[in-house]
Amino acid sequence: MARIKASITDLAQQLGVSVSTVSRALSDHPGISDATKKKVWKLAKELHYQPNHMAAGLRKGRSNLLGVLVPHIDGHFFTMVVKGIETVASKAGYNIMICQSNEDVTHERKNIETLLSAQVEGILVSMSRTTRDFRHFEKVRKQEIPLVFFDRVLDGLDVSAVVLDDREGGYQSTKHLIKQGCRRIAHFGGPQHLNIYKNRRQGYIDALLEAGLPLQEELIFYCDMTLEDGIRGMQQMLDLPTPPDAVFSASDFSVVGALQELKRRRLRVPQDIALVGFSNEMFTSLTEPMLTSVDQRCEQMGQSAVRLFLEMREESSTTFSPRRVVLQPDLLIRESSLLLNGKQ
Amino acid sequence: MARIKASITDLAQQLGVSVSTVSRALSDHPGISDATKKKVWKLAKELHYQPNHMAAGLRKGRSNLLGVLVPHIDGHFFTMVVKGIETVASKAGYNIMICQSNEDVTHERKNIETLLSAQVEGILVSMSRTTRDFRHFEKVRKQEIPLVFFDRVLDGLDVSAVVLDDREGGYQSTKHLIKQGCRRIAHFGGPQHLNIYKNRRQGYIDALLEAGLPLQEELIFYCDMTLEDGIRGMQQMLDLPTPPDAVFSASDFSVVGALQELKRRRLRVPQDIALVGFSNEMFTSLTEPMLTSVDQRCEQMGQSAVRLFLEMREESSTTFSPRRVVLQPDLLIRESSLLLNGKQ
DNA sequence: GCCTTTTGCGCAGCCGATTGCATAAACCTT
DNA sequence: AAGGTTTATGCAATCGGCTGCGCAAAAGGC
Repeated sequence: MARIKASITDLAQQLGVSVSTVSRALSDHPGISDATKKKVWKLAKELHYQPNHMAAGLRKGRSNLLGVLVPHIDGHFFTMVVKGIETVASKAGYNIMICQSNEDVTHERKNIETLLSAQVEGILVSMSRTTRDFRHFEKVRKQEIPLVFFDRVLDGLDVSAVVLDDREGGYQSTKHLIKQGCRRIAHFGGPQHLNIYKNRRQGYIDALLEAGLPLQEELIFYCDMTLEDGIRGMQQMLDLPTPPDAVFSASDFSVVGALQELKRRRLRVPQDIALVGFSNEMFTSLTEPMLTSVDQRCEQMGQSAVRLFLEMREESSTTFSPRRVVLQPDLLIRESSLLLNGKQ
Repeated sequence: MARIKASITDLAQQLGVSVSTVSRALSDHPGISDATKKKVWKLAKELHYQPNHMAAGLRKGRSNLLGVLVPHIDGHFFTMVVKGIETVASKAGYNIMICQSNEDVTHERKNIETLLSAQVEGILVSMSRTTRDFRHFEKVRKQEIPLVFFDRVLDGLDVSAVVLDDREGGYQSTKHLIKQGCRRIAHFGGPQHLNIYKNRRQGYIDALLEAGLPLQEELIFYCDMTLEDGIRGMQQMLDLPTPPDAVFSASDFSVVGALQELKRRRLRVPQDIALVGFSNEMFTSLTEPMLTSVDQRCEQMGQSAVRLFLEMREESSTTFSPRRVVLQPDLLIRESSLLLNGKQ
């Protein structure tokens, strides 16, 4: 009643013992008698005592905070990753602090500052689309705070990261289309400075070459992977002298755009043009036809990222060498690419 | 080099001034000479000085932390709300800490504890589906920490909240169907102890009665609003002696289920059965036909929740009387319910 | 019954930043 | 030149909890 929040000092005063005794009693220290402990616990409950994490953290030099920095949290992918992160982190006793960069480096830099001053013990980050240098991350390293990238990583950077084998995803998707009999396969690709889009494209190329098919630049459309981009890309492809017979898009959003454009022109999917997307967004199994897509193991990615952080925390930062976890993609074949009646 | 992280004390020592001077210089206090300030700022930059929020927070009795507790963060709705929260909160200088209750009271209770000991300055919460009492929230109130509910609120509780006018959403949806000529309108409803589902159902009833249509219990299907539930609900309705000519579902997921079942039976939407969902999920404009749905103003809901928190923070908790913000829904009419060619 | 060991608890400093008050130097004022 | 201001800085307490060390009382040993 006297105070809104009871502190350890209040408990000590009311019980006529020292604060150290209360502190130790609360943490079940062996050097405190059971009788005293019970007294303390009882009063703590009565006063609704709430330990002050900031005070404890200050003293112990810990915060139990894990920073998460993502481009945005709408959409399926990052949401699920964050879910995975939250689950594992909270089991390990960590709270997570989430920031969105909104795909903007400036924002990203500010967010890093924020996380650092909040004394997070580690940072899990997926870079914004506009990030092209690493300077703001150097600061994190200098303070020896574990830094784990996931999904989007700057190329050639010696950092710990959890990524999908995007090349394999692109490879499998394209190979699958080839097996279905497609011979002129187009590709909708994203910004190539991002590892994910570069690798998906690489997988596409590898599969083509392996099958002895020509790599034609006119069949590759680069964009920002929105639904509208997909429409534009499809229009561009259909206006070619010889349109493609399939599209492998590095994103589900643009493949939906493609689908809409195809429907508008009364072309059939997959008979006229087969489609494969990437990310296994919720809606891929709701369109008509349902869209073949590559599952990115989002939740697992989040979980792995936290585990990697936990490992780094254990080892002294000097002995720790950056580690990379590569998750295998999962091609989910649905109607939009199924031309034969056999199973793939 | 000496220390990983430079503290205010390190700065003071290296400059040969006192810590208070450094502290004041850093916060641009008027009583410090420009020369000193510049020296301090310069060294701070060199040493990559990072203010310790925990220490400052401890001293000032503030944390700049805002707790957010949601049932889950997958799915469109909560994600967008969180996005709205993050945007406004970070503008007001707050960081957000997110917890998921996973639709489980026990988890929810633990999360509340966590948030409280992290010293959050306020809590924004949307209750889990299994929450039926209020005890764990009482503790938050006792500590005079602003508590704002959003979307899901326990009925009859005198708390601040931001909600959608769900009744109005249900009413408009149903009225729209009636205008389209539907006369036997079914309803898929969720757990009735949750305000949102109860109100959507009430709107449905109000619209029926207003139009002089009978309220028939056989046309109401209660479930957990999953896609599978929607399939089951639709089956049940179609097996009635006289099936309905429309369905108003309190969730987009179950309406998609209904759509799938209708397609399986080769029934036409909206000609045979018109459909209206709720939430304006991303996928509603990707199905075929596109689904009419009610937009919940998710992002605005998050923003309003933060604003309400900010107001509460200003007023002393004794003078503050719980306030309620009611957002108006937005019926988005798409193909699945458009029977006339006129505009609604 | 004296000495040693164990048990239980308190003292006091500390984590890093903030802030009211005191102090010293410099600057005016008349 | 003495007194009054202004300006710039330092001292020290404080927030709440943690912890090494010390001390006293109780328990055990012979």
